[in-house]
Amino acid sequence: MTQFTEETLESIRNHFQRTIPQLSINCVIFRFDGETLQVPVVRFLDEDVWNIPGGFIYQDEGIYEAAKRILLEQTRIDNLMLSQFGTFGSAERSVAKDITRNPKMGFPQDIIDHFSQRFVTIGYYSIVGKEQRKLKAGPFFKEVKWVNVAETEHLAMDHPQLVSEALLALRSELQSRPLLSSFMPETFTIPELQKLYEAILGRPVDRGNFRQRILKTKILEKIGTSKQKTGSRPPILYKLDQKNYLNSLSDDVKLGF
Amino acid sequence: MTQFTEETLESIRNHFQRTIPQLSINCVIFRFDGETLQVPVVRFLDEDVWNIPGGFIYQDEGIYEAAKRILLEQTRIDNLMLSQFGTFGSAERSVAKDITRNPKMGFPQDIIDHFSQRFVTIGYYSIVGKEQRKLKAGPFFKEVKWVNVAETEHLAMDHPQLVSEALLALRSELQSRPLLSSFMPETFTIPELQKLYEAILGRPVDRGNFRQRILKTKILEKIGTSKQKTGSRPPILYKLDQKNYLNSLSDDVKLGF
DNA sequence: TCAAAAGTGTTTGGTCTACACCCATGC
DNA sequence: GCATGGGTGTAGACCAAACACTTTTGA
Repeated sequence: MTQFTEETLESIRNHFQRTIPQLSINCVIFRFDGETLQVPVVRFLDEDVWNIPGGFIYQDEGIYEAAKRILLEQTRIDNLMLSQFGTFGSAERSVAKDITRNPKMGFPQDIIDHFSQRFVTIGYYSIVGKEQRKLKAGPFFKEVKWVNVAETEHLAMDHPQLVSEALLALRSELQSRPLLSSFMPETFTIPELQKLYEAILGRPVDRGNFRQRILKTKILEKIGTSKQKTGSRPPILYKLDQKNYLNSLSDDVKLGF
Repeated sequence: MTQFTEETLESIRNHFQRTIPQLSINCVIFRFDGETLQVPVVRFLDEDVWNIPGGFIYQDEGIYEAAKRILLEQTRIDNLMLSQFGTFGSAERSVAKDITRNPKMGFPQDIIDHFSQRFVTIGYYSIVGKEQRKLKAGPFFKEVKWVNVAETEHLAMDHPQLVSEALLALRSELQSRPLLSSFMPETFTIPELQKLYEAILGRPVDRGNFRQRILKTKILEKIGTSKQKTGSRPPILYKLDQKNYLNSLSDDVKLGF
Protein backbone atom coordinates (compact mmCIF):
# COMPACT_ATOMS: atom_id res chain seq x y z
CA MET A 1 0.00 0.00 0.00
CA THR A 2 2.59 2.47 1.07
CA GLN A 3 4.32 4.00 -1.88
CA PHE A 4 7.09 5.46 0.23
CA THR A 5 10.31 3.84 1.29
CA GLU A 6 11.17 3.95 4.94
CA GLU A 7 14.03 6.20 3.95
CA THR A 8 11.68 8.76 2.44
CA LEU A 9 9.46 8.69 5.48
CA GLU A 10 12.45 9.22 7.70
CA SER A 11 13.55 12.21 5.68
CA ILE A 12 10.06 13.68 6.00
CA ARG A 13 10.10 13.14 9.74
CA ASN A 14 13.54 14.62 9.94
CA HIS A 15 12.31 17.68 8.06
CA PHE A 16 9.52 18.14 10.58
CA GLN A 17 12.02 17.91 13.41
CA ARG A 18 14.06 20.74 12.01
CA THR A 19 11.23 23.14 11.25
CA ILE A 20 8.93 25.37 13.27
CA PRO A 21 5.73 23.46 14.05
CA GLN A 22 2.33 24.63 12.80
CA LEU A 23 3.80 27.46 10.77
CA SER A 24 4.19 27.49 7.01
CA ILE A 25 5.03 29.85 4.17
CA ASN A 26 3.38 30.21 0.79
CA CYS A 27 4.82 32.05 -2.18
CA VAL A 28 2.61 33.56 -4.86
CA ILE A 29 4.80 34.40 -7.84
CA PHE A 30 3.39 36.46 -10.65
CA ARG A 31 4.48 36.27 -14.25
CA PHE A 32 3.16 38.28 -17.17
CA ASP A 33 3.15 36.48 -20.48
CA GLY A 34 2.09 39.49 -22.51
CA GLU A 35 -1.60 38.90 -22.02
CA THR A 36 -2.43 37.66 -18.56
CA LEU A 37 -0.94 37.28 -15.13
CA GLN A 38 0.06 33.78 -14.17
CA VAL A 39 1.27 32.03 -11.04
CA PRO A 40 3.14 28.75 -10.61
CA VAL A 41 1.30 25.93 -8.89
CA VAL A 42 2.67 22.61 -7.72
CA ARG A 43 1.18 19.17 -7.59
CA PHE A 44 1.83 16.96 -4.62
CA LEU A 45 2.59 13.34 -5.42
CA ASP A 46 -0.09 11.69 -7.50
CA GLU A 47 -3.01 13.78 -6.42
CA ASP A 48 -4.72 16.01 -8.94
CA VAL A 49 -4.71 18.84 -6.47
CA TRP A 50 -2.76 21.99 -7.20
CA ASN A 51 -1.16 24.16 -4.57
CA ILE A 52 0.61 27.44 -4.27
CA PRO A 53 4.24 26.56 -3.54
CA GLY A 54 4.80 26.41 0.16
CA GLY A 55 6.81 24.85 2.91
CA PHE A 56 8.20 25.14 6.39
CA ILE A 57 10.77 27.22 8.23
CA TYR A 58 13.97 25.73 9.56
CA GLN A 59 14.76 26.61 13.13
CA ASP A 60 17.93 28.38 12.14
CA GLU A 61 16.72 30.48 9.23
CA GLY A 62 14.69 33.70 9.05
CA ILE A 63 11.24 33.63 7.52
CA TYR A 64 12.39 35.63 4.51
CA GLU A 65 15.23 33.23 3.81
CA ALA A 66 12.83 30.34 4.26
CA ALA A 67 10.49 31.81 1.66
CA LYS A 68 13.31 32.10 -0.85
CA ARG A 69 14.55 28.60 -0.17
CA ILE A 70 11.09 27.07 -0.47
CA LEU A 71 10.49 28.80 -3.75
CA LEU A 72 13.82 27.65 -5.10
CA GLU A 73 13.29 24.06 -4.00
CA GLN A 74 9.84 23.74 -5.46
CA THR A 75 10.02 25.74 -8.64
CA ARG A 76 13.72 26.40 -9.27
CA ILE A 77 12.96 30.10 -9.29
CA ASP A 78 15.84 31.91 -7.68
CA ASN A 79 16.96 35.31 -6.57
CA LEU A 80 13.67 37.08 -6.18
CA MET A 81 12.70 40.00 -4.04
CA LEU A 82 9.75 38.75 -2.00
CA SER A 83 7.17 40.90 -0.24
CA GLN A 84 4.91 39.80 2.55
CA PHE A 85 1.22 40.28 1.92
CA GLY A 86 -0.33 38.73 4.99
CA THR A 87 -0.48 35.91 7.49
CA PHE A 88 -3.44 33.59 7.60
CA GLY A 89 -4.49 31.42 10.45
CA SER A 90 -8.11 30.72 11.17
CA ALA A 91 -8.58 27.99 13.74
CA GLU A 92 -9.61 25.43 11.13
CA ARG A 93 -6.76 26.11 8.74
CA SER A 94 -4.50 23.17 7.95
CA VAL A 95 -2.09 22.06 5.23
CA ALA A 96 -2.55 19.03 3.05
CA LYS A 97 -4.85 17.41 5.56
CA ASP A 98 -7.09 15.85 2.94
CA ILE A 99 -4.25 14.56 0.80
CA THR A 100 -2.32 12.87 3.54
CA ARG A 101 -5.49 11.36 4.98
CA ASN A 102 -6.39 9.76 1.70
CA PRO A 103 -5.86 6.01 2.33
CA LYS A 104 -4.65 5.61 -1.23
CA MET A 105 -1.57 7.61 -0.28
CA GLY A 106 -0.58 5.12 2.38
CA PHE A 107 0.95 7.59 4.82
CA PRO A 108 1.71 6.33 8.31
CA GLN A 109 -0.38 7.77 11.09
CA ASP A 110 2.29 10.05 12.56
CA ILE A 111 2.66 11.92 9.29
CA ILE A 112 -1.08 12.16 8.82
CA ASP A 113 -1.29 13.59 12.33
CA HIS A 114 1.39 16.12 11.61
CA PHE A 115 -0.33 17.42 8.49
CA SER A 116 -3.71 17.42 10.20
CA GLN A 117 -2.57 19.96 12.73
CA ARG A 118 -3.78 23.48 12.54
CA PHE A 119 -1.28 25.58 10.54
CA VAL A 120 -0.69 29.31 10.24
CA THR A 121 0.83 30.45 6.96
CA ILE A 122 2.83 33.53 6.01
CA GLY A 123 2.16 34.74 2.47
CA TYR A 124 4.84 36.23 0.22
CA TYR A 125 4.51 37.42 -3.33
CA SER A 126 6.94 38.32 -6.03
CA ILE A 127 7.32 38.74 -9.74
CA VAL A 128 9.32 37.23 -12.56
CA GLY A 129 9.78 38.28 -16.16
CA LYS A 130 8.07 36.38 -18.92
CA GLU A 131 11.32 34.85 -20.04
CA GLN A 132 11.35 33.00 -16.71
CA ARG A 133 10.10 29.63 -17.90
CA LYS A 134 12.44 27.16 -16.31
CA LEU A 135 9.98 25.74 -13.81
CA LYS A 136 11.08 22.42 -12.42
CA ALA A 137 9.54 20.57 -9.53
CA GLY A 138 11.66 20.02 -6.46
CA PRO A 139 11.56 17.19 -3.90
CA PHE A 140 8.15 15.88 -2.80
CA PHE A 141 6.45 17.54 -5.74
CA LYS A 142 5.53 15.84 -8.92
CA GLU A 143 4.90 18.73 -11.23
CA VAL A 144 4.92 22.51 -11.52
CA LYS A 145 3.06 24.62 -14.04
CA TRP A 146 1.92 28.16 -14.71
CA VAL A 147 -1.78 28.94 -14.47
CA ASN A 148 -3.64 32.16 -15.15
CA VAL A 149 -4.65 33.97 -11.99
CA ALA A 150 -8.19 33.98 -13.36
CA GLU A 151 -8.15 30.20 -13.15
CA THR A 152 -6.92 29.79 -9.60
CA GLU A 153 -10.25 29.32 -7.94
CA HIS A 154 -9.80 25.56 -7.96
CA LEU A 155 -6.57 25.48 -6.02
CA ALA A 156 -6.40 23.55 -2.77
CA MET A 157 -7.64 24.86 0.57
CA ASP A 158 -7.54 28.60 0.99
CA HIS A 159 -4.98 29.05 -1.78
CA PRO A 160 -7.41 30.91 -4.04
CA GLN A 161 -7.72 33.47 -1.29
CA LEU A 162 -3.94 33.70 -1.04
CA VAL A 163 -3.76 34.52 -4.74
CA SER A 164 -6.34 37.25 -4.56
CA GLU A 165 -4.79 38.81 -1.48
CA ALA A 166 -1.41 38.74 -3.17
CA LEU A 167 -2.89 40.41 -6.22
CA LEU A 168 -4.34 43.18 -4.09
CA ALA A 169 -0.93 43.75 -2.54
CA LEU A 170 0.68 43.75 -5.97
CA ARG A 171 -1.78 46.37 -7.16
CA SER A 172 -1.27 48.70 -4.30
CA GLU A 173 2.50 48.41 -4.39
CA LEU A 174 2.86 48.86 -8.13
CA GLN A 175 3.73 52.52 -7.63
CA SER A 176 5.89 52.24 -4.57
CA ARG A 177 8.11 49.27 -5.30
CA PRO A 178 10.41 48.62 -8.24
CA LEU A 179 8.22 45.93 -9.71
CA LEU A 180 8.62 46.83 -13.36
CA SER A 181 12.27 45.81 -13.34
CA SER A 182 11.16 42.30 -12.53
CA PHE A 183 8.13 42.08 -14.76
CA MET A 184 9.48 43.50 -17.97
CA PRO A 185 12.28 42.19 -20.16
CA GLU A 186 15.34 44.25 -20.93
CA THR A 187 13.59 46.09 -23.72
CA PHE A 188 9.89 46.51 -24.36
CA THR A 189 7.34 48.78 -25.96
CA ILE A 190 4.80 51.07 -24.38
CA PRO A 191 1.80 49.04 -25.58
CA GLU A 192 3.35 46.00 -23.95
CA LEU A 193 3.77 47.90 -20.70
CA GLN A 194 0.20 49.09 -20.93
CA LYS A 195 -1.03 45.53 -21.18
CA LEU A 196 0.84 44.71 -18.00
CA TYR A 197 -0.82 47.57 -16.18
CA GLU A 198 -4.21 46.51 -17.47
CA ALA A 199 -3.61 42.96 -16.31
CA ILE A 200 -2.56 44.06 -12.84
CA LEU A 201 -5.20 46.71 -12.37
CA GLY A 202 -7.88 44.57 -13.92
CA ARG A 203 -9.30 47.34 -16.06
CA PRO A 204 -8.59 48.98 -19.42
CA VAL A 205 -6.38 52.04 -19.53
CA ASP A 206 -6.60 54.86 -22.07
CA ARG A 207 -3.83 54.46 -24.60
CA GLY A 208 -2.98 58.09 -25.17
CA ASN A 209 -3.06 59.06 -21.54
CA PHE A 210 -1.02 56.07 -20.45
CA ARG A 211 1.67 56.98 -22.96
CA GLN A 212 1.78 60.63 -21.95
CA ARG A 213 1.99 59.93 -18.28
CA ILE A 214 4.60 57.28 -18.43
CA LEU A 215 6.78 59.34 -20.76
CA LYS A 216 6.53 62.37 -18.53
CA THR A 217 8.12 60.44 -15.69
CA LYS A 218 11.25 59.95 -17.80
CA ILE A 219 11.56 56.38 -16.59
CA LEU A 220 11.76 55.09 -20.17
CA GLU A 221 14.75 55.44 -22.42
CA LYS A 222 14.19 55.16 -26.15
CA ILE A 223 16.53 52.74 -27.83
CA GLY A 224 15.09 52.27 -31.30
CA THR A 225 12.19 50.93 -33.25
CA SER A 226 11.05 47.37 -33.06
CA LYS A 227 10.90 45.49 -36.31
CA GLN A 228 7.79 43.41 -36.31
CA LYS A 229 5.88 42.00 -39.19
CA THR A 230 2.50 43.14 -37.98
CA GLY A 231 0.35 45.00 -40.38
CA SER A 232 0.70 48.19 -38.44
CA ARG A 233 3.08 50.86 -37.35
CA PRO A 234 5.96 49.35 -35.41
CA PRO A 235 6.16 50.50 -31.79
CA ILE A 236 9.21 52.17 -30.31
CA LEU A 237 11.50 50.08 -28.13
CA TYR A 238 12.39 51.33 -24.68
CA LYS A 239 14.31 50.21 -21.67
CA LEU A 240 13.92 51.28 -18.07
CA ASP A 241 16.06 54.15 -16.91
CA GLN A 242 16.87 52.55 -13.57
CA LYS A 243 17.92 55.75 -11.86
CA ASN A 244 14.85 57.75 -12.82
CA TYR A 245 12.64 54.76 -12.18
CA LEU A 246 13.80 54.31 -8.61
CA ASN A 247 13.46 58.04 -8.05
CA SER A 248 9.90 58.04 -9.32
CA LEU A 249 8.81 55.47 -6.75
CA SER A 250 7.42 57.05 -3.68
CA ASP A 251 5.91 56.08 -0.41
CA ASP A 252 4.52 59.53 -0.14
CA VAL A 253 1.11 59.44 1.36
CA LYS A 254 -1.33 61.89 -0.08
CA LEU A 255 -3.99 63.44 2.05
CA GLY A 256 -6.45 62.02 -0.38
CA PHE A 257 -9.68 61.21 1.45
CA MET B 1 14.64 32.68 45.25
CA THR B 2 11.63 31.76 43.22
CA GLN B 3 8.92 34.33 43.51
CA PHE B 4 6.35 32.08 41.87
CA THR B 5 4.10 29.56 43.50
CA GLU B 6 4.04 26.11 42.00
CA GLU B 7 0.48 26.86 41.06
CA THR B 8 1.49 29.86 39.00
CA LEU B 9 4.20 27.91 37.27
CA GLU B 10 1.73 25.17 36.45
CA SER B 11 -0.67 27.65 34.94
CA ILE B 12 2.15 29.03 32.80
CA ARG B 13 3.07 25.55 31.63
CA ASN B 14 -0.56 24.80 30.98
CA HIS B 15 -0.80 27.93 28.86
CA PHE B 16 2.16 26.80 26.77
CA GLN B 17 0.51 23.44 26.25
CA ARG B 18 -2.58 25.00 24.81
CA THR B 19 -0.90 27.46 22.46
CA ILE B 20 0.91 27.25 19.14
CA PRO B 21 4.63 26.93 19.82
CA GLN B 22 7.15 29.52 18.64
CA LEU B 23 4.47 31.84 17.34
CA SER B 24 3.31 35.02 19.04
CA ILE B 25 1.16 38.07 18.40
CA ASN B 26 1.88 41.70 19.21
CA CYS B 27 -0.69 44.49 19.19
CA VAL B 28 0.30 48.10 18.59
CA ILE B 29 -2.62 50.28 19.60
CA PHE B 30 -2.59 53.94 18.73
CA ARG B 31 -4.29 56.66 20.69
CA PHE B 32 -4.37 60.35 19.93
CA ASP B 33 -4.48 62.65 22.93
CA GLY B 34 -4.90 65.82 20.91
CA GLU B 35 -1.21 66.41 20.44
CA THR B 36 0.71 63.19 19.88
CA LEU B 37 0.19 59.56 19.05
CA GLN B 38 0.60 57.14 21.91
CA VAL B 39 0.74 53.39 22.34
CA PRO B 40 0.16 51.23 25.41
CA VAL B 41 3.13 49.29 26.74
CA VAL B 42 3.19 46.64 29.42
CA ARG B 43 5.71 45.76 32.07
CA PHE B 44 6.44 42.15 32.82
CA LEU B 45 6.76 41.29 36.48
CA ASP B 46 9.32 43.36 38.31
CA GLU B 47 11.56 44.14 35.40
CA ASP B 48 11.89 47.70 34.20
CA VAL B 49 11.48 46.57 30.64
CA TRP B 50 8.52 47.73 28.63
CA ASN B 51 6.89 45.69 25.90
CA ILE B 52 4.26 46.03 23.26
CA PRO B 53 1.34 43.90 24.47
CA GLY B 54 1.66 40.42 23.10
CA GLY B 55 0.90 36.79 23.69
CA PHE B 56 0.23 33.41 22.20
CA ILE B 57 -2.43 31.71 20.12
CA TYR B 58 -4.64 28.97 21.51
CA GLN B 59 -4.90 25.91 19.34
CA ASP B 60 -8.61 26.40 18.88
CA GLU B 61 -8.77 30.09 18.05
CA GLY B 62 -7.98 32.05 14.90
CA ILE B 63 -5.10 34.49 14.92
CA TYR B 64 -7.43 37.47 14.70
CA GLU B 65 -9.42 36.30 17.70
CA ALA B 66 -6.18 35.64 19.54
CA ALA B 67 -5.03 39.20 18.92
CA LYS B 68 -8.25 40.60 20.34
CA ARG B 69 -8.12 38.34 23.35
CA ILE B 70 -4.50 39.17 24.11
CA LEU B 71 -5.19 42.86 23.91
CA LEU B 72 -8.18 42.55 26.20
CA GLU B 73 -6.31 40.46 28.74
CA GLN B 74 -3.32 42.74 28.94
CA THR B 75 -4.82 46.18 28.62
CA ARG B 76 -8.56 45.75 29.09
CA ILE B 77 -9.07 47.35 25.70
CA ASP B 78 -11.97 45.64 24.01
CA ASN B 79 -13.87 45.52 20.78
CA LEU B 80 -11.32 46.89 18.39
CA MET B 81 -10.92 46.38 14.69
CA LEU B 82 -7.37 45.12 14.28
CA SER B 83 -5.31 45.19 11.09
CA GLN B 84 -2.30 43.09 10.37
CA PHE B 85 0.82 45.02 9.45
CA GLY B 86 3.39 42.29 9.13
CA THR B 87 4.98 39.14 10.48
CA PHE B 88 8.48 39.18 11.85
CA GLY B 89 10.76 36.24 12.29
CA SER B 90 14.48 36.53 11.84
CA ALA B 91 16.31 33.43 13.00
CA GLU B 92 17.55 35.15 16.15
CA ARG B 93 14.22 36.56 17.19
CA SER B 94 12.90 35.48 20.60
CA VAL B 95 10.45 36.68 23.26
CA ALA B 96 11.41 37.64 26.77
CA LYS B 97 14.58 35.59 26.61
CA ASP B 98 16.61 38.06 28.66
CA ILE B 99 13.98 38.53 31.30
CA THR B 100 13.32 34.90 31.98
CA ARG B 101 17.02 34.12 32.02
CA ASN B 102 17.68 36.71 34.66
CA PRO B 103 18.54 34.63 37.77
CA LYS B 104 16.81 37.23 39.92
CA MET B 105 13.53 36.12 38.41
CA GLY B 106 13.98 32.58 39.60
CA PHE B 107 12.27 30.84 36.72
CA PRO B 108 12.72 27.09 36.47
CA GLN B 109 14.75 25.83 33.56
CA ASP B 110 11.85 24.51 31.50
CA ILE B 111 10.24 27.91 31.37
CA ILE B 112 13.51 29.62 30.56
CA ASP B 113 13.96 27.14 27.75
CA HIS B 114 10.53 27.81 26.40
CA PHE B 115 11.05 31.55 26.27
CA SER B 116 14.53 31.15 24.83
CA GLN B 117 13.17 29.49 21.74
CA ARG B 118 13.11 31.32 18.49
CA PHE B 119 9.70 33.03 18.04
CA VAL B 120 7.89 34.43 15.04
CA THR B 121 5.44 37.22 15.77
CA ILE B 122 2.40 38.49 13.91
CA GLY B 123 1.87 42.25 14.25
CA TYR B 124 -1.55 43.87 14.49
CA TYR B 125 -2.38 47.51 14.94
CA SER B 126 -5.50 49.41 15.84
CA ILE B 127 -6.77 52.67 17.17
CA VAL B 128 -8.71 53.96 20.13
CA GLY B 129 -10.25 57.30 20.91
CA LYS B 130 -8.65 59.61 23.41
CA GLU B 131 -11.37 58.99 25.94
CA GLN B 132 -10.11 55.39 26.08
CA ARG B 133 -8.09 55.63 29.27
CA LYS B 134 -9.12 52.61 31.25
CA LEU B 135 -5.86 50.71 30.88
CA LYS B 136 -5.51 47.94 33.40
CA ALA B 137 -2.86 45.26 33.44
CA GLY B 138 -3.99 41.68 32.99
CA PRO B 139 -2.44 38.46 34.31
CA PHE B 140 1.36 38.11 34.26
CA PHE B 141 1.76 41.83 33.75
CA LYS B 142 2.48 44.28 36.45
CA GLU B 143 1.64 47.56 34.80
CA VAL B 144 0.35 49.19 31.63
CA LYS B 145 0.84 52.75 30.50
CA TRP B 146 0.61 54.98 27.46
CA VAL B 147 3.81 56.27 25.89
CA ASN B 148 4.34 58.61 22.99
CA VAL B 149 5.34 56.84 19.82
CA ALA B 150 8.31 59.20 19.65
CA GLU B 151 9.56 57.65 22.88
CA THR B 152 9.30 53.99 21.96
CA GLU B 153 12.90 53.46 20.96
CA HIS B 154 13.71 51.96 24.34
CA LEU B 155 11.16 49.19 24.26
CA ALA B 156 12.31 45.60 24.56
CA MET B 157 13.73 43.55 21.70
CA ASP B 158 12.49 44.49 18.26
CA HIS B 159 9.42 46.24 19.61
CA PRO B 160 10.58 49.68 18.46
CA GLN B 161 10.60 48.29 14.94
CA LEU B 162 7.10 46.93 15.43
CA VAL B 163 5.89 50.39 16.36
CA SER B 164 7.42 52.05 13.35
CA GLU B 165 6.12 49.41 10.96
CA ALA B 166 2.68 49.76 12.47
CA LEU B 167 2.86 53.51 12.03
CA LEU B 168 3.74 53.11 8.37
CA ALA B 169 0.74 50.84 7.91
CA LEU B 170 -1.46 53.30 9.74
CA ARG B 171 -0.32 56.09 7.46
CA SER B 172 -0.94 54.25 4.27
CA GLU B 173 -4.32 52.98 5.37
CA LEU B 174 -5.61 56.27 6.69
CA GLN B 175 -7.53 56.83 3.47
CA SER B 176 -8.77 53.35 2.83
CA ARG B 177 -9.98 52.20 6.22
CA PRO B 178 -12.52 53.75 8.56
CA LEU B 179 -9.93 54.84 11.09
CA LEU B 180 -11.40 58.21 11.97
CA SER B 181 -14.41 56.63 13.63
CA SER B 182 -12.06 55.07 16.13
CA PHE B 183 -9.70 57.96 16.62
CA MET B 184 -12.10 60.81 17.07
CA PRO B 185 -14.69 61.36 19.76
CA GLU B 186 -18.36 61.75 18.94
CA THR B 187 -17.96 65.43 18.15
CA PHE B 188 -14.83 67.35 17.24
CA THR B 189 -13.59 70.38 15.38
CA ILE B 190 -11.68 70.60 12.13
CA PRO B 191 -8.52 71.97 13.79
CA GLU B 192 -8.57 68.97 16.09
CA LEU B 193 -8.89 66.63 13.14
CA GLN B 194 -6.06 68.40 11.40
CA LYS B 195 -3.80 67.82 14.37
CA LEU B 196 -4.55 64.12 14.13
CA TYR B 197 -3.58 64.06 10.49
CA GLU B 198 -0.40 65.92 11.22
CA ALA B 199 0.49 63.50 13.98
CA ILE B 200 -0.08 60.48 11.75
CA LEU B 201 1.55 61.87 8.64
CA GLY B 202 4.39 63.37 10.60
CA ARG B 203 4.30 66.68 8.77
CA PRO B 204 2.39 69.95 8.89
CA VAL B 205 -0.69 70.36 6.75
CA ASP B 206 -1.99 73.63 5.29
CA ARG B 207 -4.93 74.81 7.35
CA GLY B 208 -7.09 76.25 4.60
CA ASN B 209 -6.53 73.40 2.19
CA PHE B 210 -7.15 70.75 4.80
CA ARG B 211 -10.43 72.37 5.66
CA GLN B 212 -11.58 72.66 2.05
CA ARG B 213 -10.73 69.13 1.15
CA ILE B 214 -12.29 67.52 4.13
CA LEU B 215 -15.45 69.56 3.77
CA LYS B 216 -15.76 68.72 0.09
CA THR B 217 -15.98 65.05 0.94
CA LYS B 218 -19.11 65.72 2.95
CA ILE B 219 -17.97 63.34 5.65
CA LEU B 220 -18.49 65.97 8.31
CA GLU B 221 -21.84 67.09 9.61
CA LYS B 222 -22.02 70.46 11.33
CA ILE B 223 -23.76 70.35 14.68
CA GLY B 224 -23.03 73.71 16.26
CA THR B 225 -20.34 75.94 17.62
CA SER B 226 -18.09 74.95 20.43
CA LYS B 227 -18.01 77.23 23.40
CA GLN B 228 -14.46 77.52 24.50
CA LYS B 229 -12.88 80.21 26.57
CA THR B 230 -9.89 80.62 24.33
CA GLY B 231 -9.04 84.09 23.25
CA SER B 232 -9.99 83.36 19.69
CA ARG B 233 -12.88 82.53 17.42
CA PRO B 234 -14.62 79.37 18.59
CA PRO B 235 -14.35 76.49 16.10
CA ILE B 236 -17.37 74.72 14.65
CA LEU B 237 -18.32 71.34 16.06
CA TYR B 238 -18.80 68.45 13.68
CA LYS B 239 -19.54 64.79 13.82
CA LEU B 240 -18.76 62.11 11.25
CA ASP B 241 -21.45 61.38 8.70
CA GLN B 242 -20.93 57.62 8.85
CA LYS B 243 -22.58 56.86 5.54
CA ASN B 244 -20.64 59.42 3.53
CA TYR B 245 -17.47 58.56 5.38
CA LEU B 246 -17.62 54.90 4.51
CA ASN B 247 -18.42 55.80 0.92
CA SER B 248 -15.46 58.10 0.68
CA LEU B 249 -13.02 55.35 1.58
CA SER B 250 -11.60 53.70 -1.45
CA ASP B 251 -9.10 51.10 -2.36
CA ASP B 252 -9.00 52.54 -5.82
CA VAL B 253 -5.49 52.39 -7.11
CA LYS B 254 -4.42 55.35 -9.16
CA LEU B 255 -2.07 54.89 -12.04
CA GLY B 256 0.16 57.30 -10.28
CA PHE B 257 3.78 56.54 -11.18
C1' DT C 1 -5.51 52.37 -50.73
C1' DC C 2 -7.10 50.26 -46.65
C1' DA C 3 -7.11 48.32 -42.00
C1' DA C 4 -4.66 48.09 -37.88
C1' DA C 5 -2.11 49.59 -34.31
C1' DA C 6 1.23 53.18 -32.76
C1' DG C 7 2.18 57.87 -31.86
C1' DT C 8 0.57 62.79 -30.80
C1' DG C 9 -2.17 66.80 -29.53
C1' DT C 10 -6.11 69.37 -27.66
C1' DT C 11 -9.99 70.48 -24.87
C1' DT C 12 -12.22 70.57 -20.66
C1' DG C 13 -12.49 70.16 -16.05
C1' DG C 14 -10.72 68.89 -11.78
C1' DT C 15 -7.36 69.02 -8.01
C1' DC C 16 -3.25 70.86 -5.28
C1' DT C 17 -0.79 74.65 -3.32
C1' DA C 18 0.22 78.80 -1.52
C1' DC C 19 -1.37 82.34 -0.02
C1' DA C 20 -4.33 86.58 1.37
C1' DC C 21 -8.06 88.16 3.80
C1' DC C 22 -11.95 88.31 6.99
C1' DC C 23 -14.30 86.90 11.51
C1' DA C 24 -15.29 85.88 16.45
C1' DT C 25 -13.50 85.82 20.87
C1' DG C 26 -11.05 87.12 25.54
C1' DC C 27 -8.20 90.29 27.52
C1' DG D 1 -8.41 97.57 19.84
C1' DC D 2 -5.44 93.88 19.38
C1' DA D 3 -3.60 89.35 19.53
C1' DT D 4 -5.08 84.72 18.56
C1' DG D 5 -6.70 81.22 16.16
C1' DG D 6 -10.83 79.85 13.13
C1' DG D 7 -13.21 80.35 8.70
C1' DT D 8 -13.22 81.57 3.55
C1' DG D 9 -11.77 82.74 -1.19
C1' DT D 10 -8.82 82.83 -5.16
C1' DA D 11 -4.97 82.66 -8.80
C1' DG D 12 -1.82 79.71 -10.94
C1' DA D 13 0.18 75.41 -11.53
C1' DC D 14 -0.55 71.04 -12.30
C1' DC D 15 -3.04 66.71 -13.41
C1' DA D 16 -6.57 63.63 -15.58
C1' DA D 17 -10.17 61.88 -18.87
C1' DA D 18 -11.93 61.84 -23.25
C1' DC D 19 -11.21 61.77 -27.77
C1' DA D 20 -9.74 63.36 -32.38
C1' DC D 21 -6.10 63.38 -35.51
C1' DT D 22 -1.75 61.70 -37.72
C1' DT D 23 1.83 58.20 -38.89
C1' DT D 24 3.74 53.85 -40.25
C1' DT D 25 3.34 49.50 -41.61
C1' DG D 26 1.71 44.86 -44.30
C1' DA D 27 -1.51 43.22 -47.22
